Amino acid sequence: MTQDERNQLFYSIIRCVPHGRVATYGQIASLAGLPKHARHVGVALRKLPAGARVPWHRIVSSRGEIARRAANSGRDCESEQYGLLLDEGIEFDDNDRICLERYQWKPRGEVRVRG
DNA sequence: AAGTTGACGGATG
DNA sequence: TCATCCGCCAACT
Repeated sequence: MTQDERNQLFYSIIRCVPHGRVATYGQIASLAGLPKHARHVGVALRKLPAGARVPWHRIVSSRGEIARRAANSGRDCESEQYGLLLDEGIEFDDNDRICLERYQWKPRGEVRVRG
């Protein structure tokens, strides 16, 4: 499996995360059949071309925090992700964290891949 | 070829 | 709950 194939796999799963819900890096990796590859989900998102139809902002850490290092990829993703999630009706607590119990995506049945 | 790095995660104190 | 420390693994140096 090439790096690009792996990235596409992650992207196709991330595209399944519905509006108003979030998923964690580790969750996406597991759904892809690649547990313990949470970091590579981040790698894939870092390489995501601007304008791709992938809801990258719905991916948060296992603690419900949004990524800060995303600023490395050129633009200020931290505030951008924050705003996009707010637009979807997702609320943050006083520590800028998302309540995963409430907003984490729980896929029903098989996740359709390569759609 | 070997060491470093990273949009991470879980265990531990 | 927060801080730290490891485990992880492929891309990059």
